[in-house]
Amino acid sequence: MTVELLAMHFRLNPNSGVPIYLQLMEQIKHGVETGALRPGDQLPGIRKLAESLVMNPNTVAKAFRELEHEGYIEVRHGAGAFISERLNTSEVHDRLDLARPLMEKAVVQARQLGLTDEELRRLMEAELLQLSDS
Amino acid sequence: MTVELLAMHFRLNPNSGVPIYLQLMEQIKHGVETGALRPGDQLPGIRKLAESLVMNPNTVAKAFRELEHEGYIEVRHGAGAFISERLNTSEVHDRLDLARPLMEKAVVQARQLGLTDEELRRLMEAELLQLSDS
Amino acid sequence: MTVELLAMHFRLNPNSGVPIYLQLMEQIKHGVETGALRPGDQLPGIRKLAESLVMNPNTVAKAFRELEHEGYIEVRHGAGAFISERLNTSEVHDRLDLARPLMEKAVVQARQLGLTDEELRRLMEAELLQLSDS
Amino acid sequence: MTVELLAMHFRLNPNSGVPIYLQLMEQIKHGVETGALRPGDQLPGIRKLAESLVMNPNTVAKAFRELEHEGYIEVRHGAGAFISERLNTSEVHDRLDLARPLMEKAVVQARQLGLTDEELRRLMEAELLQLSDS
DNA sequence: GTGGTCTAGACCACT
DNA sequence: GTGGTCTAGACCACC
Repeated sequence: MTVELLAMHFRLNPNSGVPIYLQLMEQIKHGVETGALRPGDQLPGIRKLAESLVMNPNTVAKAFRELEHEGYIEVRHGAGAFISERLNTSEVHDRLDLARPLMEKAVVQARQLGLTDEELRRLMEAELLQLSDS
Repeated sequence: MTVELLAMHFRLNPNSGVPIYLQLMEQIKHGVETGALRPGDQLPGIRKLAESLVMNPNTVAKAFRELEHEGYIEVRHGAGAFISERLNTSEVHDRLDLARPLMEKAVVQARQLGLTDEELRRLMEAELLQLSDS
Repeated sequence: MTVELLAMHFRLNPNSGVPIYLQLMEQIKHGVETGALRPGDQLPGIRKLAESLVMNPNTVAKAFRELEHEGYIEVRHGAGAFISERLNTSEVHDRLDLARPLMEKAVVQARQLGLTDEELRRLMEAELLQLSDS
Repeated sequence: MTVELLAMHFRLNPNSGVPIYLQLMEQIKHGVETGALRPGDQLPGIRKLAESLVMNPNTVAKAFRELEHEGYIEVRHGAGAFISERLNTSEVHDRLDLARPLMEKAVVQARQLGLTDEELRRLMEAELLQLSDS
């Protein structure tokens, strides 16, 4: 896939309270998990990405650095940033493909019932906590 | 219900990245939404709660302050904090009771498939984004 | 031990080619390894340390962030940075106490022979490589 | 000696944090210091070396350029690169031959004790700093 | 061309 | 008063 297209799909909200660099990280991670970004793919350059997202290059750089720490990407000085080849993505894809339909159903229904995003997040967190206990 | 029992159910994780005062707020909100906390119920005192949760009283105070701003609780000088009587909780309960089963099913399945909490959160956020678009 | 004294012992050389934040990290790590810094000890605040070392707070912050990633310290937002309690330092101390005398002897002799620091570093790296091979 | 054999002994690690061109430089310098490379010896061509080490020719060129600046090699247009005839290597060899045994002992012992390479480097740097002070 | 470091300073969030 | 985020921009290092 073209990296240029990817950049256009980012949805960053500077006023959400969630740090921008974290939003960037999460969307890149999700791209990896869904297969939109595949191991070996080169990410856009820091400055280019920063420009297209209207943000400071340092902020993009911070996201890249953290993603590298977490093993999602490999940054080669002077060469660019690449989706890590070590990632076992097929496994993740399978899990996600199986999990998505039910989650989609749950979210759609909740929205139809009028739950706010916040209420939905709290509901999910509560479910996660319960499972952690047992 | 007894407030003492409630306090024992709080699950705060200082290392989750989520601010502690926010975790407290969310769990109190969720308690209201599920009916575990009902309008008129008295919350534990700030110092008591802080002590039992091993956290700074200022942090509890901040959570209470925010909850009051958002209308979830009423703080009466010298008397303590109470779940707001004005809340129309029955409506929320109904919505949540209907939404919970599907969400529970989705979360349980996802966990069985081996998705991490992080992956699940990103999956839901992605679904929320898609609904916002359309 | 007083944190103030520690700060005075830092020896940073901005012109060494080694990034300042790395030098800071290494000296803090070495402090942990020698026992000069013990688990639970609070590090000086970012701004204070930056001031006493005549550098930018962001640079200190970067060192702290990386040290946290590597598990040497725990940074609690609003509270400060602390040597990680999880570190098994006694084991490291023992190893180091046993290794130091020989290394000291080797370095002293090498310097008396007139080896430059660079030559010494290359010598050690060559020895490390040889051991990795076998 | 054959230059071909030398090339096979290079051990470059792109993930060590140390720039590749520097690793190359250091290993050539160390080769000179140990006598593996003697004044007048011809180094492999830039393209050949780059190919055999799977790296960018520019990177090899940079290493050669720096080595020339520092007087370790002489680059003769169209003829290739040669270990500088001006180097007074015998002196260095003697120093190194005397210093190596102790360093070897120190490194071997440290590794047996379980010290990581990082810990060993920090230990030596700390010793160097102490000697500089006194 | 790429990414990395460092500075300077504003503003925010947490305890 | 603590650390965190973000911006702006200079300068360097690497490939």
